[in-house]
Amino acid sequence: MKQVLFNIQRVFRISEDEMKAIENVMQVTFLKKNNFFLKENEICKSIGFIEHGSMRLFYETPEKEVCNDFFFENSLVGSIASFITQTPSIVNIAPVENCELLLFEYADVMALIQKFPALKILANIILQEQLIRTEKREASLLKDSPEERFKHLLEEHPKIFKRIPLRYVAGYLGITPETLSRYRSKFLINASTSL
Amino acid sequence: MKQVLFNIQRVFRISEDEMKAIENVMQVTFLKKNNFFLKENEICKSIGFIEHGSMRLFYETPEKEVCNDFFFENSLVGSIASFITQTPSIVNIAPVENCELLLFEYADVMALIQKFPALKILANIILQEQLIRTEKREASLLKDSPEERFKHLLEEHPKIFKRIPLRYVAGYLGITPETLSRYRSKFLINASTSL
DNA sequence: TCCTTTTCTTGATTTAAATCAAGTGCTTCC
DNA sequence: GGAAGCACTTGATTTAAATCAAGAAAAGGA
Repeated sequence: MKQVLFNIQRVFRISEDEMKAIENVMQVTFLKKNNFFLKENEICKSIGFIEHGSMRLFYETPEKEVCNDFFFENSLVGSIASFITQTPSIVNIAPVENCELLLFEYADVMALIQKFPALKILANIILQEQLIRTEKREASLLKDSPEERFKHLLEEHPKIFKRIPLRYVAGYLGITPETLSRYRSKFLINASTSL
Repeated sequence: MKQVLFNIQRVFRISEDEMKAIENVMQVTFLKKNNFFLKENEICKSIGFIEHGSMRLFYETPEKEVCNDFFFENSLVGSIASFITQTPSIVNIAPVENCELLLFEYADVMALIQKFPALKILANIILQEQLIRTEKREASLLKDSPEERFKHLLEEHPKIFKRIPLRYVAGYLGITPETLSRYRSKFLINASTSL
C-alpha cells in the first residue's frame, strides 16, 4: 500500500470505498533532478504526494533564485494557490532529489471532496495548515534574525541540512551561502555530529 | 447603499435577491482605536468589510510587535486562516484609525456561498488573492532588500505612509523606525511632496 | 490653552551580513 | 584515472542597518 493511503487511513480511519476511490484516481510518477514539477505561469493541475525524495519551491529573479520552501516524502507538494484557483503559478517547483510521486488531478480531487465528507475535512485541514504555515513563516522572516532562523531550522528540520544543498537552504533563510557556512561552523555542524 | 454591496454589484452584477441576502446578514459596527478586531488564540468568527478606517495585523513577541499587514476601507479584514478553518488565530488585528465595519459571520457566509454561485466565485477569488498575496510577500521578504521593499511600498501603497504611524510601517518592512525615517528623507518624502 | 506623552528625526557608533577573493574538496563524465 | 566544473569553506574588506542617544515635532488630555 502506498504511504499516502496508509497515512490517510491512520488519521482518518477512512472506509474501503474511500480508499478505493483514492487509489483509482492517483497516478504514480517518477521525477528526476533537473526537471520541473511546476513552472512559473503554468497552472498547477495536479497536487502531488511525495513517496520518496524531496523538492524545492522557488522564485526566479533576474539576479538570483530564491528558494522558499522544501517538500519531503510523506507530504503534499504543489502550489496551493495555483491548484485551488486553477490559475497560473507564480512559483517554480523542482526536485532536489529524485522523486516518486502520487499525482492527484484537480477535477478528481474536487470529485473526491464532493463525494466523501472525510476527505473534505482532510482537504480543509491541509488548507488550514498551509495558511497557518505561511502566516508563521512571514512572521519569522520579520521578527527573527537570520541567525535565529538558522537555529530554528536546525532544531525543527535537521534533515534539511542533511539532504538539501546549502545554497538552497541559504536562499530559504534569506542569507548568502557564505553566511550559512559560517553559521554551520559556529554552531559546530559537521559530519561527525548529529548531522 | 453600503460600499460593499456597491462593489460586489459593480464587479459581479449580482441580482436583487443576492443583494438582499447579503444585506440581511451583515452587521454594521464601529471599532475604535485601542480595541481589537481579533486577538491571538481567538477564533475569527466574523469577516469584516471596512467601510471607513484602517487596521493592522500583527504578531506579539516578548520583545516587540511585528506588524504584518494593513487593511483599508473597501477591503476585507480578518485572519483568512482562522476564519476559514474556525480555529484559533495566531495573529492580532486592531484598528489604526477608527473604523466603520460590516461584519459577516462564518455560518452566514457559508450559507450565502452555498446558495449563490456568484458569491461562491467571489469567495474563491478572495481566497486566491490572499494566497497569492502571501506568496508574493514571502518572496519579497526573501529577495528584496529593506530599501527595495520600502520603494515598492511607496510606489504601490503610498497611502500607507499618509495614514499609518511609521513604527507600524517599519515593522511591516522588517526595519527599525530610525531606518525608515532615513529612507524617507533620502527619498525626499515630506508633507510638500506627493505624500 | 498648555503640559505631558508619544512619535519622529538626526547624528555617532557598533554590529552583522554581504561582498570580494582564494583555495579545498567532491562529483562526474570523458 | 584525470581533468573540469561545482559546492563548500575561510579570510579580508566593505556596506547596510541596528543600536544608542538626544532633541524636535506632533498628538492627546486636563
